[in-house]
Amino acid sequence: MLSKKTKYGIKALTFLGRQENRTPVAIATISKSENISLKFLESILLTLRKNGILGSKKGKGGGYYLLKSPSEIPMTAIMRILEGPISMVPCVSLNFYEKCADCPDESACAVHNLMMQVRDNTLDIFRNTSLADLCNC
Amino acid sequence: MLSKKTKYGIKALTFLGRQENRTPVAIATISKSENISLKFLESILLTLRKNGILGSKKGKGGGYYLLKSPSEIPMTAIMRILEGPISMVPCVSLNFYEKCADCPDESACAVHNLMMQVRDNTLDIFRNTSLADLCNC
DNA sequence: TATTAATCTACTAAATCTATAGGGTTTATA
DNA sequence: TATAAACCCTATAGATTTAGTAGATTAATA
Repeated sequence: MLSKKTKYGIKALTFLGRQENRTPVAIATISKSENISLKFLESILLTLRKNGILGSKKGKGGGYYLLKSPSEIPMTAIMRILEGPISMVPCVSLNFYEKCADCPDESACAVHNLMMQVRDNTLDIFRNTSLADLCNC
Repeated sequence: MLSKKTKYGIKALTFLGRQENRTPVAIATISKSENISLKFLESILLTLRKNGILGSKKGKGGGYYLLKSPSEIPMTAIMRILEGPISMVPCVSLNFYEKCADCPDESACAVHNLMMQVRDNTLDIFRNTSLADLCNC
């Protein structure tokens, strides 16, 4: 299941992507428009900033803004920052790989092989979707 | 991320599916062979029994066995019993649907539409995979 | 320069979920 | 009747999620 963090993060990014210009938008503005708890959203936007997706401006008239155009931000990046691994098991993860403690032979593991398929399909969708696609819904 | 419950459950089912005859297999046997905590596995097999996947026999020589042939058990059933919804958000779930509290219009929600795609793809894989496919790895 | 409107930082906390562990009961078999 | 197995109930440590609280810092503006 997708965490609220990820869901809220995507909604906030979509909100920013729909903005005409790239002037800073206050957290409170997004929070009200998308029905997201202000302080929770604050921490989400902070991690998006620390991961190079958003820029921020402090002080009066400040806020958050996209650093790139929505079409240049793939969903793979957003998902990995907010939700973590795209795979359902660490042993098939590209970016967060971990060996299973209980599994002696990966290539003989039924779960491994099945989840590999799921990962490939999901990855394909996220790679071919950018923030721009989400903004046109 | 897939819970260990689901992972262990699938491994146990695969173990049972690879058995030649359908005589009961003791929990301890599966537990040792697949490196799964005995008591945890116990509760997992119990829910699989209560959901019509497994049968059990009590007493000496007892254990668990598949109620149907592996080819008749689709991964959709197994996943829904062990992991719950296949969708990443309740608002695109077929079997566990729930409306989002924060979202006024589903068809206009970027998250909704993206996750619909992911669900369709994942569902397609699970529908076309049975336990029998996992047993031949 | 004082005020105000923002982000930023750190701490706390409730609630839920996860992955077990323990122990007692019931049932079938040898 | 002894044994081996599922069954059932309870508890729990730890992690994660989803926030809330309090204040510090920064920048624009009147």
